[in-house]
Amino acid sequence: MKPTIADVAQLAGVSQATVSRALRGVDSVTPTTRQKVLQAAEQLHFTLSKHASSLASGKNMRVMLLTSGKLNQWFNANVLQGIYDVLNPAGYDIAPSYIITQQDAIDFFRHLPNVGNVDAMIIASFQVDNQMRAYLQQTDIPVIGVDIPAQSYGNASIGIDNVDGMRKAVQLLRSLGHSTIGFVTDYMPADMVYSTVERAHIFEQVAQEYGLDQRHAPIISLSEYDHFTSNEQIANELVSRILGLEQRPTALCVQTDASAIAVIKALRNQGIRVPEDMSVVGFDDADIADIADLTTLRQDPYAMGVIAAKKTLDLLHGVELAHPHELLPARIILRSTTQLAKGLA
Amino acid sequence: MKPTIADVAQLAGVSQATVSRALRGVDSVTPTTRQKVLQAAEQLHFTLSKHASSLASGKNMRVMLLTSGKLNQWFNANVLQGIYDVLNPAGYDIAPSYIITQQDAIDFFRHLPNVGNVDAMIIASFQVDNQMRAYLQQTDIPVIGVDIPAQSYGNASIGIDNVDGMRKAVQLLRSLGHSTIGFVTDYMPADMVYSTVERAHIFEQVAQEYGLDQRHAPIISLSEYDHFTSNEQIANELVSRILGLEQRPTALCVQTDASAIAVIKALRNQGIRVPEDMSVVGFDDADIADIADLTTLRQDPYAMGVIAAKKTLDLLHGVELAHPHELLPARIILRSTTQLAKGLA
DNA sequence: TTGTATGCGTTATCAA
DNA sequence: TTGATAACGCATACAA
Repeated sequence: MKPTIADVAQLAGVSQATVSRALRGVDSVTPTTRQKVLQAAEQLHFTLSKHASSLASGKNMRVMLLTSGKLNQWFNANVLQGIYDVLNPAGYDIAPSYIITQQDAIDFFRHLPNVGNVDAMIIASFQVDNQMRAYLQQTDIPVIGVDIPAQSYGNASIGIDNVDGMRKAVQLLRSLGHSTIGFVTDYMPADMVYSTVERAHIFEQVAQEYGLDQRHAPIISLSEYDHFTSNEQIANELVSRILGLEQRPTALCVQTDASAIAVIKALRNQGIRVPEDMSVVGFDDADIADIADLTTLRQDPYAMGVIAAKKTLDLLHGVELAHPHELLPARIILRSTTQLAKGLA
Repeated sequence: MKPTIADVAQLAGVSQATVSRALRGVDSVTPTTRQKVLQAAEQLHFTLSKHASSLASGKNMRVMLLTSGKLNQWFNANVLQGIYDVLNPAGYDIAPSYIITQQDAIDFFRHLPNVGNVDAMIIASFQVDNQMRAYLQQTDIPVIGVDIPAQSYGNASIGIDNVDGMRKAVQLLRSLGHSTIGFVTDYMPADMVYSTVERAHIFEQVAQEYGLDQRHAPIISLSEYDHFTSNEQIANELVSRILGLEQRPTALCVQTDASAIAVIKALRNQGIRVPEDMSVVGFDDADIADIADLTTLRQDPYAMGVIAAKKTLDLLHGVELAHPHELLPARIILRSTTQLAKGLA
């Protein structure tokens, strides 16, 4: 049978309350009694029951991480790691959870599983719509956003400055002499909740700033009705659309590194050299970007996780956040998939 | 204030016990009363408190995942995802945790954090030594291993057949005409607990089987005393040792994909072409292997996570496992870093 | 500083 | 099938 606090109390010759105090290190306990208790606990291999503690104290000592997209994705796994590294030392458990479609989200929030069993909720990479916002606002625990487009949402948030990042990307390509720049979107079902879809809108806006009209800043995407079996097929289809444009771009911004790499491969298969004939920049700087030697906009999901967790801790401890909503600057990583536009070399 | 089961009972006009029964779906409850309860619960946005449930029932409904190495690593993140996908629908939470060094492990098991607060423990990629084994055996909850070399450990385990895999790798290279094959180890501090270190031993054994003496099957590794600041430096150092061998290998097995890719880069920097002058095979088939077009031995950590979780569930439900310890067959993925030995083309 | 006693929200035992 | 009621293991007023 697992020992309880009562067993320790008996062995140490003190009351249960004293054991509780000694073990948690709060409240004042005489060094000698503390020692007795600690010894007794050690001897019995005793550990406090989190469930009982939580029930008694009203604190769950758990925070939920809700990601859009699976936990094994580069971004999410790194956010998790960052959160873990600051929350675990503080005594908090992490309850990871994920959602993919809008329907998932609705089901999730309708049943509010766990909510009520966690002290805070960190949500990552969501495209928060009004319905979700409404649900989220119902809950009385702190909600911290990571990479949430509508940065104004929730009690706190951390993201990267996507607009600034996009400006850097477009500016780079412009200064390399590219006058027609395409934006290639990921293929994703209509009801996805990923926040990366925001990037296409931002591109449109930034392209305008840089004097590119719609014809010189085409957006290449797949209709949601199309169905493809492989990433390769998707990339091939995208490339065929790019090649079909009357005003063919000489540079491409691609929504994610993974897509960018697939597109580059498809491009090369058609004899379009990268970067000689076409410059390509990706987004994220995941591991694969380094391997593929891809110019990209760096995101640091681990750092975001760390910051989000720190904000969470502050919120939980009731400290006022000086800057609840923060944006990390974007950084462009120059590698070998971008080059001066043809004729300018 | 959060509603309790009592509030629901009052609203539904039944007793707390009935609410509890109706909500959990166990025990027999009249359809009509169940409806009343469900409606009342919905109306109040009521959710059972996991902590209270656990305390009363003695079941934690939580399983711990303990990985060696961070949670954002390809292997671990995929195991987590696999575990989540089967345990979450079954109503279990996952408590992820990780350990890097032997010291971490000792600290962890000494204080048994969480153990006693989880119903089972899944440990991944560990090099389980006697000390750890002793600690592990003390605990009375099921322990399920994922990719644990000493497959005989624990209540159940799932891994890949590393010996079979190594045979496939060596056989491939042998049949391509390579008569000197090196094994390149990862650089890792002496007190790491990763299970991949086992691979070097297996290579030695398999090389012998294929008639390669020590001179024709050199193991290239860095001493634990060396310190390097970057993976690039490590790869360069390894390559310099390879080139310094009297009997230079024409093929290499590298402990992990990441190392293999770094080594290939370092090799190419020295004018050694891959695969023309040197064939290279990696281990894992992580995302990066595909990008780098690396021949490698595939591991499927997601599948392992799924299987481990299913075994966990069985164990938790008290069902006897027909085959507690399973080994998945290894599969070699042929890509473009291997080729016929020179002169045989 | 320490001990006593109550309550946290649920499950489970026992009657009804 | 349903309703009381006693645990479950701990934290925390309150008293001493």
